[in-house]
Amino acid sequence: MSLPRVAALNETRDNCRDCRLRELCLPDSLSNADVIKLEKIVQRRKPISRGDYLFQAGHPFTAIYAVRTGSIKTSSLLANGDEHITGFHLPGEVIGLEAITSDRHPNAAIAMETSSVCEIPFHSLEALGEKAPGLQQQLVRIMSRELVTEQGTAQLLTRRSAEQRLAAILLNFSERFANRGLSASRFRLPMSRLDLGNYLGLVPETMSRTFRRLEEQKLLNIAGKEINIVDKPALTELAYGAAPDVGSASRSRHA
Amino acid sequence: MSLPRVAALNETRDNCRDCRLRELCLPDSLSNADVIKLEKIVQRRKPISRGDYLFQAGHPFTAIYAVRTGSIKTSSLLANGDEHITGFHLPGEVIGLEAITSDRHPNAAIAMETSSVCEIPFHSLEALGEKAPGLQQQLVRIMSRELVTEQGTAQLLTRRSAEQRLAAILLNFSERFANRGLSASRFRLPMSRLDLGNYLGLVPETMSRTFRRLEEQKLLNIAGKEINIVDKPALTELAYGAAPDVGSASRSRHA
DNA sequence: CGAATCCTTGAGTAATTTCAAGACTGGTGG
DNA sequence: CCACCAGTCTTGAAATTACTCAAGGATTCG
Repeated sequence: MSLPRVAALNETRDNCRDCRLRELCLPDSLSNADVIKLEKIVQRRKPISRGDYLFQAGHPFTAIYAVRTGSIKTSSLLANGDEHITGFHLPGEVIGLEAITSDRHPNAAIAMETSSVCEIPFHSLEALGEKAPGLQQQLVRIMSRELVTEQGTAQLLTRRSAEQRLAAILLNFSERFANRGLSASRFRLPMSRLDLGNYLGLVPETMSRTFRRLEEQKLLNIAGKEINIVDKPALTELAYGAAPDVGSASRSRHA
Repeated sequence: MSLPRVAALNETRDNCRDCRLRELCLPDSLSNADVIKLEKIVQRRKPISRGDYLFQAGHPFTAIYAVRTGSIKTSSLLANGDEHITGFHLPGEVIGLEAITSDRHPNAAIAMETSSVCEIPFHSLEALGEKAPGLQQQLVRIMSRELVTEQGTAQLLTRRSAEQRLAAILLNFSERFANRGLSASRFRLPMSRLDLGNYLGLVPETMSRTFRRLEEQKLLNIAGKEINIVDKPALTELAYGAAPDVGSASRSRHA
């Protein structure tokens, strides 16, 4: 049921030029000539299954990855042994950029469902960048975007109630799914509530209660991992709004 | 010993080659030839006073900045009108990278004390990068480091008590001051408790009480903005909460 | 010196976590 | 095909933490 146009995400090709994700991914705004150069170093890896590691924390850094299908979570191990999920990554998004500075991956990357990725060996990318400045500049732009995203995450976690955090992340997924040709209002969350709570800084019990409250307020319908956003304006108001009074139309911040 | 080499931070020069901050800043690990090229586009701006804007949110993005002396905070305006402080920046650190992707500054940058910066026009930097790949690569490395920092911030804010957050940020400043040739144990925080609390997601009252608790536990001495870290092992233990047995940690009083 | 801002302290409140237990789910092997 | 298992999710009640509100004291800066 639900899930219109799921096929879109599978319509990737073996080259970047014709890839559905091109505009979302590294090739965005590259010249055709540069895209062709990039293609030559990109490697397709065989799909990985749910729970498999794309790379582990502490492993040597050799490549960045673009998600092609499925979804990937990244997480770091805290000193006390806990795991902290640093992000959820959908097709077109680039993973591993935080490892460039240290030559080792600070985070692990784990498939949340069967997923495939494009592997971009970093040495090759840097070498290529010397001859194709547009490529290097695009990498910088992608990283800048990533920085904005991370700052958004930090804001999400700062002095916001459980309801606000959940509302904000659901709207965030809504927008990201919409950018990928899927429905903005009905979608399936790829992660468990445990993981989502971990990311949002909330325990599972709170997640459960908060989902229920949003449903009671008629902002959402929930069926397992299937989410149906019923009242987007009100959800937006809750997530980012000032006073608890509802009503005002959409507003779009955050990425 | 107390406050060794305070002078270090003032010993910047009008070129990057001889700048004390070189290793912390954009020129780090650049070839001398590249540093000389970089110098040609770097502009020194006259010092700005406490409270002055280096740039405001929404302003067009034209340059990135390296802090030379003093300290700068960056903050973004939330939809509800609140301000959220996204970071505090010390000499050698680069500001404005999150604006590259959007051509506008998402954040404002405000001097926390009289400060001076080096301005690096971004168009010039990109143009130069086409001829000096090492420079472009260094920019990527700096941005990767920034990504790691941001992820650390997100972790700081996730499911950590007020004491843990404060302990962690104090240790963070301690390390950054030490990297700049200052004392790791005694330093002066450049920001108000209000701002620090804003960054940590805590109200001023909680900041005040938490500072006092750390002092009562004999981890710190506080005199206004002057901080003296008395028991670094215990503070570290508190901040990163290792499992009871793993590692050493001198002692742990704490109920 | 005075105004403004910042900081502190106390008491009460609201939110989320913790603890405990049971229900549901998806995948596996018999 | 079913039963079972482990992990996930839900629910309730109690405990804890940080927040709000209120007010007084301390600093800073012009």
